[in-house]
Amino acid sequence: MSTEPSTPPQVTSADVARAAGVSRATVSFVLNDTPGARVSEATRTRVLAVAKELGYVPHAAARSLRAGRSDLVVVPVSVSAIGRLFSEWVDEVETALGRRGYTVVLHGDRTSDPVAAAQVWAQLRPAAVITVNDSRMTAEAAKVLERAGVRAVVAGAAAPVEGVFTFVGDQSEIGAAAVGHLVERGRSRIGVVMPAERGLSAFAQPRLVGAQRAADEHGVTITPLPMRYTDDAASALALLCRELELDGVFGYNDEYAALLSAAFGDHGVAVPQDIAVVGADDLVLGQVVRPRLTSIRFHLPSADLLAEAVDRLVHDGTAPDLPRVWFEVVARQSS
Amino acid sequence: MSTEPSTPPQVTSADVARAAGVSRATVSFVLNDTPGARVSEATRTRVLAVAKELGYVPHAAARSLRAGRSDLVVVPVSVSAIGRLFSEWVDEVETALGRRGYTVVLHGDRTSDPVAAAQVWAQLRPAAVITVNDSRMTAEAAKVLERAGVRAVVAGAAAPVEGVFTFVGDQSEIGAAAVGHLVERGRSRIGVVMPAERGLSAFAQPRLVGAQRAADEHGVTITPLPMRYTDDAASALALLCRELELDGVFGYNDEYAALLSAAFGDHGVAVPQDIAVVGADDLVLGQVVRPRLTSIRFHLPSADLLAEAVDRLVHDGTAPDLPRVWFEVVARQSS
DNA sequence: TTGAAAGCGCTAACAA
DNA sequence: TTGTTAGCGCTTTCAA
Repeated sequence: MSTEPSTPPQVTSADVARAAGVSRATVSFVLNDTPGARVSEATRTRVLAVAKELGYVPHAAARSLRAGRSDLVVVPVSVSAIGRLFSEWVDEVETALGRRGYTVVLHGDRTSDPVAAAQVWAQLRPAAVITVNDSRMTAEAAKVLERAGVRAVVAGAAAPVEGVFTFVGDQSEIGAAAVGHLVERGRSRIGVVMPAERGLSAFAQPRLVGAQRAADEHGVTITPLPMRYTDDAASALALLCRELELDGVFGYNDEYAALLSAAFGDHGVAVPQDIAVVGADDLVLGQVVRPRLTSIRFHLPSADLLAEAVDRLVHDGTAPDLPRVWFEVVARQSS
Repeated sequence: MSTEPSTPPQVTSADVARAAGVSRATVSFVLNDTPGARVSEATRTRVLAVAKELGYVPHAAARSLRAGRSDLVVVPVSVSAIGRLFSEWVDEVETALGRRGYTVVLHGDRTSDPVAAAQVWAQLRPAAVITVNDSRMTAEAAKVLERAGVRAVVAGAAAPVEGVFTFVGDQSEIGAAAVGHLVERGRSRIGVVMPAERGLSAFAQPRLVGAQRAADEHGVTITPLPMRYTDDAASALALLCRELELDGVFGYNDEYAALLSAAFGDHGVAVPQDIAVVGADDLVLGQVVRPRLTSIRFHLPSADLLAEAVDRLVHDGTAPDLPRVWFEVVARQSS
């Protein structure tokens, strides 16, 4: 004998129809406010009342299976791996799409292979998929999604991807901007922090590439500095920087930069005199620490603009380009 | 004429069956590794090959509609409103449930009414819903979910909720612990920061309640201090604290506490001599700032334990209790 | 070892 | 103005 607990009886639209003494079609018309459906006011109120009384909640899967369209938007993102700046933006995107009738869900993004990841998202048959990590969306992954009926395949990426509505923002420009700024401040032996934490290399790698590019241009040297996000790791790295006689460091982002900067202070290395420190993401944290942190701020397309684009893609299959992500050095005390 | 773009032809299991020269049933058997299904090795490999060649991806909604069960787990959480500690835990829970075959999605939690929110989650007909914010899950909301066939209704809350598998953790204990600690340090005029940011009051309110409770016990005074998470707001609040002659402040969490602590420094108010500061969540940030921040650390049930409980609830309808969330004062330099 | 067929909850023609 | 009905893509029983 099976020990499976019996599923409690679920309320379906048929139950509502029966209780209200109408057909299921009528229930559907009322509940969806189907345009061009002529239902008498009396019937409408009765159906609504019965649905409420029975605690009826529509079955999204059944609905979209039949209707052939879905209001689901999948945003693959690892919640702990994005900074405050990104997470606030994601929140706003969620709100903006919600206003347009979409159901946004975030889906942890830890499959390393883009195609395998796309297959997982495709199973949900969403109307749209929006990736924000660079190189998560490849042309091949997009094809998988398209074949699964995903109308809007949207990605933030360093360069346009075939078959993908891309909003371009090149993370390597962050590294380049940071190094450019350090050079301006007269620094020539520059370290670049590489976070050891899972999921962050997707952001860190291009930043390093950009830093290297700028360094080559200006004839200065770059030293990659692996670091975990702990007090001890920062302390050890601070000593290493002194040993290597670095005079500037790009800290990957504000969190890592602040941690490292504090460690410099503990070891009597003066910031910015002995070594200049630059972060990125322009978090409030940068203004919490002393010296206040120089940072690279970036400007993403507005959430509303993005939501509008998604909506257009879903309905018309096309949308006007989104503005390019741009970066700006916010100079403070640490450099 | 409609301008709706035609949906591209989707690959279904019927296509795979046709191309492989077998029935849809056989395809289903192969793809699901149905126990007790006897499919010849030759057929199996052929079906697998064809599925791969056609880029077939199963339709999760259709599957769960027919099967009557879902592998979806909905975790309602506003991604920007949770601290690093919580988001890492959520990440781990996601991984642990993923290992057990569940598909976890995070769903932004901005509907204020618990029942209305539950109705939205119920539409997805998930196997489980896990809330982490106190008082997001009421008995009534749980009933909505149960009626929708949700097998595991799990919530972190200050007290057990009827019909809900609750793991108990009372946020008010954080406020109480902070105030208790400040009293120990000889403080009697205590401020409690109340973050003005959207979505945070769910956490802040109980912390204030606990602070008040402890204050009453010890015969000290509490002053609620509304504050936005900006440099300017912190600066203004620091001045206000001096004016009110407060000698201790509980900063809601480490982020707010650190920001305020830095503002004290700017205005020549010595921490902890003039005013002691206590944060919460024990973020790395607390060790980034100087003086290092005293904090309240909390210990959530392990992600794996929670995942196991969810799995048991889904299958057996019951699971052993989870350990209570507990809190601990981590004394550092700021108090 | 495989195929035929019923039906999960819902929408949308089409009929009445 | 409302009801009947045919599926959407899939799983699973039963029969072959």
